[in-house]
Amino acid sequence: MLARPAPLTIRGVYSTLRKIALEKGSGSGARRQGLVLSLLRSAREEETRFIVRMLVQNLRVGANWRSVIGALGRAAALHHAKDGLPTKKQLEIAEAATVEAFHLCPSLDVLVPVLLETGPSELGSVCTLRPGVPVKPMLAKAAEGITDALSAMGTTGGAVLGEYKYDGQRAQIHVTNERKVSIFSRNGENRTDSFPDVAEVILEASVGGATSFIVDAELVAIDRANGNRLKAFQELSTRARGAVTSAEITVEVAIFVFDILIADGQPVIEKTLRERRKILQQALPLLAPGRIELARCLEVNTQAKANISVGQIPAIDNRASVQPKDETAEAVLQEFLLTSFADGAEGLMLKQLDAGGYQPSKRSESWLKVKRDYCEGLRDSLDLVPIGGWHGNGRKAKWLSPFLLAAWDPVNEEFQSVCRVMSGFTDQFYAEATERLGRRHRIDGPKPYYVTGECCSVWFEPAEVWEIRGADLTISPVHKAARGHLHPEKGVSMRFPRFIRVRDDKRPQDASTPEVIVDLFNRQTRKVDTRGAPAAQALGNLNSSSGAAQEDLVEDGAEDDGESAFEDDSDSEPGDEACGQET
DNA sequence: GTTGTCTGCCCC
DNA sequence: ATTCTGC
DNA sequence: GCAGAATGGGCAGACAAC
Repeated sequence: MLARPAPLTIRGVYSTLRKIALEKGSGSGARRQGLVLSLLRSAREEETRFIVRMLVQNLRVGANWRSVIGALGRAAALHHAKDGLPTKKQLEIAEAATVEAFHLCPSLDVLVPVLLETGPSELGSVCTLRPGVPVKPMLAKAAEGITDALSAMGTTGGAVLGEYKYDGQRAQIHVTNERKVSIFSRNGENRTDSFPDVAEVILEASVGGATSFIVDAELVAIDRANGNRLKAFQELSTRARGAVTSAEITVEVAIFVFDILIADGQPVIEKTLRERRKILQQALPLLAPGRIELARCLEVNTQAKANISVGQIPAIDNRASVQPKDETAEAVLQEFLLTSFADGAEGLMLKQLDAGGYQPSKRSESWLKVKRDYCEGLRDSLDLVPIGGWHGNGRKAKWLSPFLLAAWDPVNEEFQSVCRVMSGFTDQFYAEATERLGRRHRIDGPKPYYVTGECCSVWFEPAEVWEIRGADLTISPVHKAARGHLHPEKGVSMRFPRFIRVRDDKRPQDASTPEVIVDLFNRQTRKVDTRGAPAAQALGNLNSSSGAAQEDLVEDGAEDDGESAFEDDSDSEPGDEACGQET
C-alpha cells in the first residue's frame, strides 16, 4: 500500500498555486496538470471541492472579495483589541473602513501590512487615493427608459446630466507628478502597455492643465478617415492585448472623458458632478476631436419646464444643445437618447449634477444607464428554437443550462444556431424545461439539418419557440444564423442574450428567419464591417445538409417516437456525444 | 512552420 | 455583460 | 436592496498537435 500523502497546509497549497501560475511555455500544460494532481491527491474531504472550485472558477463558494475584505477588517480589529472583545459597533466600523480603503487602494500588499501592524483605524492615512494606484470605478444601475430613470432619481433630481454611453472599454487614466501615465481597466488591470497612443494623447491634452490627475473615460474605436464615426465594440477588441508600440497599433481609438477623481494631487471625489466637470475641463484644456473629447452631454432641469439658458449654466462642454424653454426634461432626453443611437453610442447615462460625489465601486442610483434593449418600444427580440443544451453546474446542476437556440432558415430548410442562453429563466422554468426538452423531446444526436459550430451534450427535436432579447447582433465564428448572407461562412449571433418568454403561439417553423436577422443587423448603427468579406451569393454549396426537416416539422403535436422515457441525464461526459456537423 | 483548441484575477 | 434567488 | 452565482459573445494569445 502507498502511504497516505501528508496533509495540505495553507503555505503548501499557496506555493503550489504560485507554481501553477508561473508555469509557462512548451509542455507547461502537462506540468501544470501534474501540480494539480498532487494537490488533489493530498486533499481530504471538503478540501477537494475548494481546490477544484479555486482552480476552475474563481472560488465560487459563497464569498467574494467584498465579504472577505470586510471579514479581514473585523479580524484585524479583534487582533488589536486592547481590553476584552470589541463591540459589535467597533467591528462594523473596522469592516466599513477596510472595505472603503480597499475601494480606494485595492491592493492586499498595501492593506494587509497596515491591518497587521496598526489595525483598521490607520487605514485612512495609508490607503489613500493617489495617481498610480487604481480605484474601483463607480458603476451605474440599469433603468428601463428615460421616464423610469428620472423617477428613480426622485424629485430631488433637480439638474440632470444626460451623457452618451459609448460602446467601448472603460479606462481609468492616471498621470503622476512626474507625468508618468498608467491606464487601468474596469477591473483594475494595468493596461498601460497596450495603449501607448492613449498615453501620448492624454499628456498632450493636459499641457497647461493639471499636472497629476485621475480621469474616468471610455476608449472607443474610431474611424478618423470617415468623420470620426464611432466603430463597434467588436472592432475595438481586435487590438493587441499585450505591449505594443505606437507604430504597431492597428485600431485607432478616441478617448471620451467623463469624470475626474484627482486634480493636481487633490481628491475631488467629494465634490458634485457639476464641479468635477468644471475641474475636468480645466485639467484637460487641449482636447482634440477624434482623439480626446468630453463625453457628449446635455443638461436638463427636472424640476419644471426648463427656463435655463446657455449663459446661466456653468460651461459643460461638448453639450449637444440646451433644453428649450417649453419642453419637459423627459422629452428632451428622449430625443437625445435617439440621437445617441444615431451617432453610434449605446445609449445614455443619466447623472445627478448637484448631488453626491464620485462613489468608488458603488452601483449608485445617482448614475443610471439607459440602453436600447432596456426600453419598451425600442428593443428587438428574436423568436428562436431550443435545439440543444448542456448540464448545468453549481446551483444549476440538476437542470439543463445553458440552452442552444436556433433560427429557422426556410430556404435551406435548416435550424441555424444563434446563441446560448442561460439568463432570464426562473428555477421553476429550468425544472420544467429540463423535463420537457431534456427527456420528452430528447434525441440521440443533432438532426442533419441543425447547423452550428457548437457541440451540445443533449440535443432536442425542434419543439417550441422562445423569445430571446439581446443588445445587438454580431458576426460570429461559431453561430450560423443567416450564414452566407453577410459573410461567406460566418453567421449572426447576439450580444447579452436573455430569455423573455415562451412563444406558445408559434411553432418552430415560425421562428425568426435569416431575412429578419439580416434586416435587423443592417439597421444597426454600429456593426462590424463585412465589406472585406462579401456575402456568398453562391448559396448552392451551403445547403447540402438539408432534407427531412420539412417532414419532421409538418406535425409536431402527436408524435412520440424515440421517447426513451427514463434515460439518465445525470452526468454524461461532455464530448462523448455525436458531435461535429458543419462543413 | 501551420493549424487547431482552449483560456482569460479578458473585455463587454 | 444580464438575470434570478436567498437573506 | 445587496451579495452571490451562473453563465452569454468574441477577441488575441498561448499552447498542443500535426
